[in-house]
Amino acid sequence: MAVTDTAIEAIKQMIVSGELQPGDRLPREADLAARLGLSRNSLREAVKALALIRVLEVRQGDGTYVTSLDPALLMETMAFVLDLQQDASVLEFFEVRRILEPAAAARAALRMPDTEVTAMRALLDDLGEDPSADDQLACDVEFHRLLAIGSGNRALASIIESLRQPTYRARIWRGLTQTGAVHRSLAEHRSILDAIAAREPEVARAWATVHIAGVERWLNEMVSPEPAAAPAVLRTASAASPRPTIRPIRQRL
Amino acid sequence: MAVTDTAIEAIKQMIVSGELQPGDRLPREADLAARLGLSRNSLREAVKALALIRVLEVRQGDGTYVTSLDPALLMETMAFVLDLQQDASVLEFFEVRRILEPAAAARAALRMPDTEVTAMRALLDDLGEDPSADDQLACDVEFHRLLAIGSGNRALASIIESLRQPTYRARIWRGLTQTGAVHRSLAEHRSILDAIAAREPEVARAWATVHIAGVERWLNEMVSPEPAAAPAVLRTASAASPRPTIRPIRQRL
DNA sequence: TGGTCCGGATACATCGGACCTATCAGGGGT
DNA sequence: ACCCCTGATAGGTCCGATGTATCCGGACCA
Repeated sequence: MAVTDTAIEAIKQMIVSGELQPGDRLPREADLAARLGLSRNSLREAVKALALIRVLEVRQGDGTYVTSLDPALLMETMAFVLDLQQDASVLEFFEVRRILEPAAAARAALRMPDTEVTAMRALLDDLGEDPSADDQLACDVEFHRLLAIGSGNRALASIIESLRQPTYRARIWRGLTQTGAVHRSLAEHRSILDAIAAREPEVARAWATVHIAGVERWLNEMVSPEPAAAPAVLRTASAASPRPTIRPIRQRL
Repeated sequence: MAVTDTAIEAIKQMIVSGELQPGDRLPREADLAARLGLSRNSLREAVKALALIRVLEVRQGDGTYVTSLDPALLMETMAFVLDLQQDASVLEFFEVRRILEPAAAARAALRMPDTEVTAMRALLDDLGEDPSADDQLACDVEFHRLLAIGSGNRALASIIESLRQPTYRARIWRGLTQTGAVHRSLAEHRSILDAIAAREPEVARAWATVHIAGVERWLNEMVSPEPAAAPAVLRTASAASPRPTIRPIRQRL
């Protein structure tokens, strides 16, 4: 393995092993380079790479720190990747969301504490009658975030959060072009929450599916604007089906 | 913005604008550094960062290339990030797998080409009567890989692949301690494949759920070895709910 | 003719050191 | 008690040199 890659792995292990905790400061570049047995230049390449994916944060004149490692931070990496994705692949991300979010909603119906349910209700109520586009978006993001966390599964929550990032832009788009969608989306949020409050996992799952599928359908029509012969949910399948030979997943590191 | 960050953004824009297409080769480091007006060292930091997230691929003695930018490739970054999620226990990862793999199996029943089904059948048949532990494991990994790809959704497939990494060790464990599990696992693989061949998505989904839940149940008993009062699928929910108890099994490799 | 081997050209890999710049902690003046 | 200046410190950038993997074309041989 290359020296720089070794350094990346070494720093990663220092974090995983607990030697470096979130917020901790790394040894200065010169010292860490000496400890790892490589030059400062090579170490800097490793640090830069880890900084790009928000694992490290460098502050000139101060030092290099481990970030909070919060999923919200790490998912920013996905935003970077988003810019490089074609429209067609966005549909694939959406389909995964259509799998995960209903599952999260169903679990939230079983596991979310009553206090959290109340908090989510307040979130929706606070939005008022005629919210601005920004408020609407902020509320939507927060609603889905709380819903994901409410599943009681942090891994599930952070994956959903990561996937929301790539579809973020599409949602903004949607809010601007489809005015009616604003109210419908809000109503669907309430329906999901009602089902959770009633501890009805299957109802929550169904409403979540409807909610995601609505956005997905709209996006689908944007990408391939021919008249729909089949429901959007099915058309996604056929769109992904021909599937130009999957490239082998390359070696990591 | 720092010089290196400028370089990252510049390269990204070269890709977004189409100047650099997937598979294209970048100018040599010295030339690109001159063109961007920075030193080779700084450029190398930028290239290293983009290589870590699988946007670029560097080949010593050859050159630096833009990757396929395939969603599956880009999502590998998630596996890296997932390793750093120390709070999430293995059980939580397993639960996500229990959501995704059945969904992938159901989609494979609808979308996987007959030729692929045949290939998977051959994979299982080639294993013979009394396979070694290594062969068993290799077959298991490959089966799930093909199943995920068979879903026709590259993003879904790569997320499943990412999730398998953290649970890899657990599977080895299982193979060594539970001899009976080997044959049962193989039989379940056949059942899943039969359902796909019959184009029965719900049956495929059910068998995949059973398959994952089996491993999950075993793992669950390893962690909290009290006698089971409820089915494993339900106990997982309650076990994950209080949620601090389980010591996360960190570290891959 | 076809295949093999070898060396030069090329491009990335790594290093050590020099110098610039941002930040922070103290000391001293008001 | 407050503000400003300054030195120590840590990252930011650059240069030049050398190591190493890869590719390619020509010499060589069956």
